Amino acid sequence: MRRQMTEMLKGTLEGIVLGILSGRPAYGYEITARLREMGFSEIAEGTVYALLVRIEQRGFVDVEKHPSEKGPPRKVYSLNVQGQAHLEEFWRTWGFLAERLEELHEGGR
Amino acid sequence: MRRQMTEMLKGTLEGIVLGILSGRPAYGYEITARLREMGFSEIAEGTVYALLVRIEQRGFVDVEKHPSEKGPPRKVYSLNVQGQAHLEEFWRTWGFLAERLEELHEGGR
DNA sequence: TACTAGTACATAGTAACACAGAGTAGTGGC
DNA sequence: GCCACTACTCTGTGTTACTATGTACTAGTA
Repeated sequence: MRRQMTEMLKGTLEGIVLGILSGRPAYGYEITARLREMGFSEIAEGTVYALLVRIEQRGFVDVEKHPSEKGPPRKVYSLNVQGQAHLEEFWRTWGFLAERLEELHEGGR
Repeated sequence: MRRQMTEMLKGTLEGIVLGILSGRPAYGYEITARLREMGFSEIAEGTVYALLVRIEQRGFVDVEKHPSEKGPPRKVYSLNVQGQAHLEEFWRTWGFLAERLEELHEGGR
C-alpha cells in the first residue's frame, strides 16, 4: 500500500471498522470484504484481525461465535454501548480534523 | 493530547505542515504557532521539528538560515517542486479517505 | 487419494510517526 | 542574576498498519 495512505489509516481505520459495525454486526472476513468494496483494496487481512482483537480488548464490541457453512467458525462482532460512545468521539475528532484540512485546502488555492 | 487525535495526526500532520508551507515559507517556531492558531493546541513542539527534519531529508523543502532579532537563527523552510507534488498527492489521498468516511458517516444515520 | 481454491482466524516481527521530556542558546526586562 | 520568551535539537516510548506466515475447515475435481 502507498505509504501515505498507510500512515493516514492509523487512527482512522479503527473508526471505519466501528462505523461498519454500527450498521450491523459482522465478522472479520466480512469486514475485510466490505473494506475492499469501499475501495480500500489494499488493506491486509491481518491488519483487520489485529484491529478486531484490539477493539475487543478495549471493550468496544461484544463477540459471539457462529458456525460457518464453509470453514472455521465466525467470530461475529457487534458494537456495544461503549463502542457507540467511542465511535461518536471518533466522529467528533474526525470532524475537527476534516474542517481544519478543508480550510487549509481552500486557502491554498 | 487525546490518543485518538494523536493517532489520526499520523500521516496528516505532514500534509498540514506542507499545506502551511505552500502559502509561504516559514520556520519551525512559526509553524508551531500557526498550528496552535488553527486549533491544534496540543501538538508538541518536538513533533513539529522532527517532522521538519524528515521532510527536509526527503527533499520536499529548501532551507535557509535567517538571523532572528530574538533568539537563535531561524531555519526557514520553503516548499520546492517535489514538495508541491507530494502535497498534491497528499490531497488526493486525503480526498479519497474523506469521501469514504463521509459516506460511512451518512450511512450510519 | 491428492490437490486446489475459498473461507476464516491468528500472530511474530518491522517501520513509521507523534509524544513526553529534557536540553542548548540567544535576547531583553526587572 | 534571574526570568520569560524565542528557536532549535535529541532520546526514548507507545501505538498502529504492514508483511509474512501459519492453522483449520469445506467443497470440488482429477
